[in-house]
Amino acid sequence: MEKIPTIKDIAKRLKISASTVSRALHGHPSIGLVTTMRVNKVASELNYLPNKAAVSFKQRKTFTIGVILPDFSEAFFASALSGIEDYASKKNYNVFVGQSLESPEKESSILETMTNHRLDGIIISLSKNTKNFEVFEQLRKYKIPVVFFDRIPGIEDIHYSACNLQPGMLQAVDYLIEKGHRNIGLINGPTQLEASKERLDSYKTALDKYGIKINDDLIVSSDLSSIQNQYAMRRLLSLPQKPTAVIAFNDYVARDAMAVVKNNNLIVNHDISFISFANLPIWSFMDSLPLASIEQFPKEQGIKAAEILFELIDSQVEETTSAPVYHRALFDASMVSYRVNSVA
Amino acid sequence: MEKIPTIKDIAKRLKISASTVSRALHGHPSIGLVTTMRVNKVASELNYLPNKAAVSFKQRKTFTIGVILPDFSEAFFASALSGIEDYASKKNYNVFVGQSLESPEKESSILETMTNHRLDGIIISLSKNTKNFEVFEQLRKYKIPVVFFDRIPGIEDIHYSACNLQPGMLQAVDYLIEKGHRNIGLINGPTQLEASKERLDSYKTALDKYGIKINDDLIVSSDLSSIQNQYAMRRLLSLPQKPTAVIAFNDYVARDAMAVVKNNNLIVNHDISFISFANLPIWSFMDSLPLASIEQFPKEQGIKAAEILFELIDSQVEETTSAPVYHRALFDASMVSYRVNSVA
DNA sequence: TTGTATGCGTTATCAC
DNA sequence: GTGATAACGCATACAA
Repeated sequence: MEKIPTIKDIAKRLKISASTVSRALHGHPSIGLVTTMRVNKVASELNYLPNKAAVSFKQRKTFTIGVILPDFSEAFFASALSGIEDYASKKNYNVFVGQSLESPEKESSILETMTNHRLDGIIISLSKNTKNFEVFEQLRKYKIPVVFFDRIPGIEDIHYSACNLQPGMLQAVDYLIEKGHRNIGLINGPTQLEASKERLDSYKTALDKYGIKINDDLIVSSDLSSIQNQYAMRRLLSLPQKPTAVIAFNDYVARDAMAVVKNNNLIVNHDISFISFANLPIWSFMDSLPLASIEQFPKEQGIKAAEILFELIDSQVEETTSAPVYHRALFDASMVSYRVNSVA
Repeated sequence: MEKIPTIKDIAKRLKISASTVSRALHGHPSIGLVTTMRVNKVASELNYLPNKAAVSFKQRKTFTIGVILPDFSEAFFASALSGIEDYASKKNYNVFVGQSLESPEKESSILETMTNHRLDGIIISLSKNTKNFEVFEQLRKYKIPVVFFDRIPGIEDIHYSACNLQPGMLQAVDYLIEKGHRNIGLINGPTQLEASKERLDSYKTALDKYGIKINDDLIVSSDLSSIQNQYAMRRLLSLPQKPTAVIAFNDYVARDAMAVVKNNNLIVNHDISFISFANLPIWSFMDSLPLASIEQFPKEQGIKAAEILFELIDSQVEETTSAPVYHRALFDASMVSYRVNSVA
C-alpha cells in the first residue's frame, strides 16, 4: 500500500524541515543550490506531486476558472469553450465547466457550486429563461469576477464579450436589397431573449436605413423548437404579401424554415432567399444553404471573454478603491455569402 | 470590506462551537433540532457557503472528475462532453476539462495537473500521437481511476467505453454490395491510430464475409488534414480500377473526398458512392451527403464512460484485494442511410 | 446533545 | 541558509 508522498516525506528522507523543502521546490533564492538539487532529486524519486487541493485551500486561490454554457454539444458554444480552454491553459489556469441546459435552476446551482469551490472567475452564457440575478450578488460578495458571454443580461455594470449584430445585419439587408428584395421577413427567437431584441433592433435599423417601412406581419417569432420554427415559416407563407427573403434567428431556424419552403414546392434561395445567423459549421460545398450567413465568431468571442476575465483576475490583487471599469468587448458580426446555387 | 463567512463566524454569533455548527449544517442526528435550525438561520443570514476547497483538502476527495479530449469544438467530442457533464452533474460531481489539441505533451501536462488537483477520476480520449503511457502509472499510484473513451490505447488492463465498428461496417458493405458495388475503397486515418486499425480490420472482415478479395490499392490513408484527404481521393481516382464506392474515415474525410469527386466532374453518390463514419451533425435534408453514415453515438458513449468511472469511484472505497475487473463498454456502430439524392 | 482537540498539506512569518 | 510554528476551513474521534 503505497502512500502518497508529501513534502514532509521528502523532508524526513533528507532530515531537513518541511519549509526548506517547500522553498526548494519553488526555487526560492535563499535555499542553497545543493539543498535545492537534493530536494528535487528525492521529489522525483518519490514521484512527488504537489497537492493543489491543499495549495488552493491555503492560498485562497484555485487557479481555476468556471465556464457555464447552455449546451456543450451546440457548435456555437463548443467553439467558444474550446477557445476559452485554450486561452486559460496558456495562462496556466484550469477550467471547470457546467451546462445549464437552459434551466435557470441548474444554472444557479452550478453558480453556487462554483462559488463553493472559490473559483477565481466565471464566464457565463445565460440560459434563455434566466430572470433572477440574486446569485450574481453572491459572486460579488465572494469577489469572484464574472464575464458574460454572448447571452448577456439587460443590466448595466457588467463585463461582457458579445457580438454587435448591426454590421452583419446591415450587410445582409444591403445584399438582399441589391438583389431586388423589398419584402424581407424575420424569424426571430423568443421575445424576452436579449439576442432576439438585438436582432429585431438591427433588422429595423437596417430596413430604416434603406427607407423600407416596417411591416409587423413580416416579423414572427419562435421558441426555437423545430415545430415552432416551421410554424413561423408557414405563417410567413400564408401572408398575402409573402416575403421574398427571410432572415433567420440562427441556422437551426433556417434549416426548419427551408424545409417548409421545400415542402411547399418552392425553391430555396430562388423563390425565397435565406440568410441566417451562423451557428453551425457549414460545409462550404453543400447545396442547400442559406444564401449567406451572419458570422459571430464564437471562438474569438470566447477568447475575448477569457481575456477580460484574466484582466479582472490579475487586477483584482491591487484592489483599488477607484470606480470600477466595466469591460465590454463587442465583435462586429459580418456577413459571409456562399456560392449561389442554381437549383434546377 | 465584507469578510467571507466561515463556520467559525456562525459559531461565534451563536456562542457555540464550530463543530456543532459543522454537524448542524450536515443535519447530523445528534444535534438538537433547535440548534440545527438556529445554525441554518444564521448561515443563510450571513450568506454562508461552505468552502469546498477546504473540504476537498480535508476529505481527500474533490467530488470532481476530469475530462480530457482532443478538441471540444469537434462535434463528436462536444457531444461526448455534453453527455459526461450531464451525467456527472446528476451525481453531484463537478467536471474539470482539458483539451490536448492532439499534443501528447499538452495531454500529459493536463494529466499531471489533474493529478495535482487530486481529482476523483478521469475520462480521456487520447491524442493521435500519444505513445508514452508513463503518466498513467502516476495515476495508478495516486489511485485516480481512468476510463478511456473512444480513442483507447492498445493496452490490456484498462477500462474503456468505445464503439465496435464491425456491425456498422458490415451493414455498410452489405448495403453497397446490394447496390452492385464490388470495388469499394477505404480512405483511412493514420495507420498507428487505433481507430484506423479498427476500421481497416472491420473493412477486411466485411469484404471477406462477402467473398471479395482485398485489393490493397483501394486502401489509402491520410493524416486527416484536408490536403491529405484530397490527395487520398485523387490516388483512388487514378487507379486503373477506380472504386465505385468509398468508405471514409469520418465525415471530414468524406467532405474532402466528395469535393475532389465533384472537381473531377463526377457525380457524388452516382459515379462514386460515399459512406462515412459519422462525426458531424448532419442536416437530413441536405443534398450532398454521403449515402449513409456509420453512427457511433458519442453522447451515449460518453455517458457510458461516465457510468464506468463512477462505478470505479464508488467501489474504490471498499478497496478489495481481489483481482481487478476491467470494465469495457462496446457500442455497436450502426449504419444510418440518408435519402438517396437524384443529382441531375 | 455539545465542546475540545487534532490534523489534512502547504506556505508564510518569524526566529536563529 | 535553514528550522520551528502557526494558520488556512473544515470534519471527526474522543471527552464530557
